[in-house]
Amino acid sequence: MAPVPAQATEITIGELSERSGVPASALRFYERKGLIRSRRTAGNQRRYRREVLRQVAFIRASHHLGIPLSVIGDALAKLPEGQAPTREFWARASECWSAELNARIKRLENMRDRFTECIGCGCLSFEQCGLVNPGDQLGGKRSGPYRLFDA
Amino acid sequence: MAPVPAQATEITIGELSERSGVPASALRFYERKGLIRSRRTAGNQRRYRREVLRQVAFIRASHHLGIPLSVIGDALAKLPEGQAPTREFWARASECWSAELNARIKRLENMRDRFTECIGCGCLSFEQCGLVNPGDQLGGKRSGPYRLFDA
DNA sequence: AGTTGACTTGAACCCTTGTTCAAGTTTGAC
DNA sequence: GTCAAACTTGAACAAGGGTTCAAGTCAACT
Repeated sequence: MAPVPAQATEITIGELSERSGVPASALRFYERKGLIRSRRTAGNQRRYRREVLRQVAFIRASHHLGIPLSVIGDALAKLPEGQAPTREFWARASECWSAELNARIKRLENMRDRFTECIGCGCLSFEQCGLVNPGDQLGGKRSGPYRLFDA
Repeated sequence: MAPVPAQATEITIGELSERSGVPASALRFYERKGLIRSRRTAGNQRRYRREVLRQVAFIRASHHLGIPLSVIGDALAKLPEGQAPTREFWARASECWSAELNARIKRLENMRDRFTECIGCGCLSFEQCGLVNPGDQLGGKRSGPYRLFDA
């Protein structure tokens, strides 16, 4: 039979994968990116503390919200060494994430409204239309804006 | 001096790039992807019709909304050969894009609400928390869910 | 005709979030 | 001690949306 440590306090990557539903490849990837950590056995295999299960849950939940792994990593880095996220931690992170979500929703609503306006005016000017050129990336040296439609 | 066709009805890639604020590399990329088209000179250089300026505006505006280039391409493919987008075209596309935006906004709002709930309950179960496991990807063979927090 | 800036190409590279593969090693139950 | 399952690694690939580079060609002005 295969090695299945019965009551160990540490878990293998296979067990973590099975319990979390996250493929082992993704777990290794998270580890490479510094999101989770493991101890190594004498034979160089990973052993995870049980807290990591909660960390992975946090990673997945945050990721499903569209938070980039790098940002999730920054948040997790603030945890004390190898600790599971406490309720306080979760609450603090949740504020950031909620703010993020709200900002994203607002941005989309803005764009939708601007878009609707643009349909009305039919401009799509490279210089003046915030939709075409949101960051004002154009220097603004050219003659005049022009219209999208001949009509 | 460099070649700058004074009053030509066709424009070079450099001119298109300058007028649109879109790097030439991106314009070539769009062309490879079939979003825009060009005639070639005897010397194999691109020459664009002026309509393409409006098409590029349309591409950028749509892209800033988060519409993938492939979808924008599908929309543009419905234009009659080398035509600039008409008001009708714009109106039709706008319906699609608006629907897209509204769907995205709703999805974000749903997630935000679920997230807020989750903060309240502190569960983050791999099996039951829609936030951790939105697609119900886990088979559901394991014992019980557990809590994220020790508290 | 010469100069020089603008143009051409394909290939390689960037980021993100992973998956898949091959080849070899460890672990643990029997 | 044996055996198979589980583990290890690095590299290559994916998609999306491009950028940058090298090496060479073209176009326009003088």
